[in-house]
Amino acid sequence: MAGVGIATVSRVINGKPVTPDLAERVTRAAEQLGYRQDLTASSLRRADRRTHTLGLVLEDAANPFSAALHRAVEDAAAERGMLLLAGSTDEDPVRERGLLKTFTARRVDGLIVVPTGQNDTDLDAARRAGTPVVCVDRRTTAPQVDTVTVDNRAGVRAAVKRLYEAGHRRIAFLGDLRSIWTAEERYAGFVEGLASVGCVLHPSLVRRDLHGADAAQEATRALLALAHAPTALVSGQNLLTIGARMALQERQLQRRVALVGFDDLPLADLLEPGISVIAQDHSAIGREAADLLFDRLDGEGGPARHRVLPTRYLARGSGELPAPGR
Amino acid sequence: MAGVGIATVSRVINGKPVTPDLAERVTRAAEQLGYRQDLTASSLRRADRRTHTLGLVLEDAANPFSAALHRAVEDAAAERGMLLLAGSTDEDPVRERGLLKTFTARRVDGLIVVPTGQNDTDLDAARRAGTPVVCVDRRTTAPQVDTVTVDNRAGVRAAVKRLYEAGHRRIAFLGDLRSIWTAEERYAGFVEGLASVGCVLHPSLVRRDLHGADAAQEATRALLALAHAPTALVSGQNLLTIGARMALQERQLQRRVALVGFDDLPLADLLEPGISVIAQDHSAIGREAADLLFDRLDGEGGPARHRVLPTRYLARGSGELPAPGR
DNA sequence: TTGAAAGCGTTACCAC
DNA sequence: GTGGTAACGCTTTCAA
Repeated sequence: MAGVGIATVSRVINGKPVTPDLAERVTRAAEQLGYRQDLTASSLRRADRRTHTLGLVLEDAANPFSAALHRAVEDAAAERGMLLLAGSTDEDPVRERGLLKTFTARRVDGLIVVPTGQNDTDLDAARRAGTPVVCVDRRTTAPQVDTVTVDNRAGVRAAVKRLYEAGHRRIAFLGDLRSIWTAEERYAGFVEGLASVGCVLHPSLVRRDLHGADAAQEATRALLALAHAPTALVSGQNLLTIGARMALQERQLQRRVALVGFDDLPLADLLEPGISVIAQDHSAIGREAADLLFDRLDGEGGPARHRVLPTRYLARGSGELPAPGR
Repeated sequence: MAGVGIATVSRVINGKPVTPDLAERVTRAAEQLGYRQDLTASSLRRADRRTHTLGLVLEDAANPFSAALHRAVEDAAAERGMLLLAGSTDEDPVRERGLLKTFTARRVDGLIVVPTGQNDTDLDAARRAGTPVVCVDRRTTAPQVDTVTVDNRAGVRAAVKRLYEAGHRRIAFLGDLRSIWTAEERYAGFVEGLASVGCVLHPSLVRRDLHGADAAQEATRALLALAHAPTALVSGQNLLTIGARMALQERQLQRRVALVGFDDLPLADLLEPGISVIAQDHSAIGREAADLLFDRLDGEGGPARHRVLPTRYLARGSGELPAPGR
């Protein structure tokens, strides 16, 4: 319709140098025909075969942590003109494998994954097939895969120490599924923290493999019903913290039993007392993951890099409650 | 490598009837070569040209409402083997236009959009170009675009009535950007609610065009400093509710000034008093939007359909505080 | 600077 | 049932 070769159209669309007159004619024709470039066909033929798409594998898109991560990665991706394909695993390795499979089948340029931890071979397979992979929030055994995590152990260790110094001797721990790397790390930090101050670890005060607020609420109820109930609670995850607080509040114990949670919650500072947390910088985590991935896309070929970001303790009251009789 | 024609390979990959012996050879070769189907090339050649991808345009992926919507749509999409491409507009029509453009350029099969409201022509353009569009949370003037919204007016009206019946006569309203459809609707509900009980609308108690918690906090401070301060607050959005509550709490007024917020918040029931809200069912909204879209993908060609879902009032205390002197 | 033609990985069609 | 071949919409190469 513009009376030019198809190659010239391609040049105009891609902003390559073309005689103004021809360019004008092409633009006009495109407008008139309602022409829209087909990016999928484009990337199929392009030399670099880039789709300008990133795959993001989350635990659950509805979870505040995942949501914040999603946004941070999205912003970093947007700066490079890339888009995000996202999906949730619900900690199910089967779903994770499925997502990994369709993402790579769609030829995403790279993957940012919160791994379930039971699928490391698939992560490795994706990388070997040419799709760089960055793991976020959790380490992985897959070789040559970059990771971004926070210093879970140090965060929990410090919190335990604070509780001990406030007089607590019976400190309980609520942990997520043991298959989750962070759950293990945070528990390890709990154990290390107790050891470092010479405090006894009461096995009856450790409740792990809890998933979701309801499980934590029930576990906390059981803890509070013990003959020697804990005077302080350390919760290893977002939703567990909510469940623990619910159990405390239904017994009006939120001002008597200390609580420290891992990962911040919206509104946590408006509760009375506010929930003290070991906070992580979601934006920084997402940004760092994206940067590591972009490095790989830019040709960086070295060994796996592991970034460990610090946590920050936010004292809001619940973690500063003294042990009774002190 | 399998010693068969390329067409047979295609048949095996797509699970079409093939002599078992040949299929076996193809499968083996594919395994050995690490072959992975290229879905982008596949959809380019396929008769229906489907990419099995949906575009999701959100206000902000980090926002709890968006996150819940994302997950609900994802689940519905997964049932049909579809994946989600998601992006945030931050209420910026320029970003919305950009997202719409790249999504359609990538040939998504359909779009689910929380429209900024300043870009309806682009929504219409996408639809005319053959990409069905469903708007969520907000109505749009774009023709032939299905919508899923909640009955914002009825929700706010009922809440205002309750406050009036609890003795409140000076009821304030905090509203989001007026460009946002829901902000207008909720304000309209506020006005209607006051009118229905014959209560005076004090213009000084109306603060609109507030965006984000900080703006709401500041506005609430100003309201509380008035000579005739409000005895009750109605907040028209998530983050505004948080800001309002922060302002109340910094003056220790959370038990004296009533507060009702639109849209639920995690932890809202653990505050003291709990925040009463006009809740919407995020999952139902997302599911409904996806279903409308799938209908269109299945060939439904009728006029625009507008689903309106009900809201639910959750009494938690803050909205049940009586007016002083009552 | 331009256009013709090849080809990206796949599926659809049509003979065998 | 199978294989050769054309074609999807595009970019790249190469000769003009």
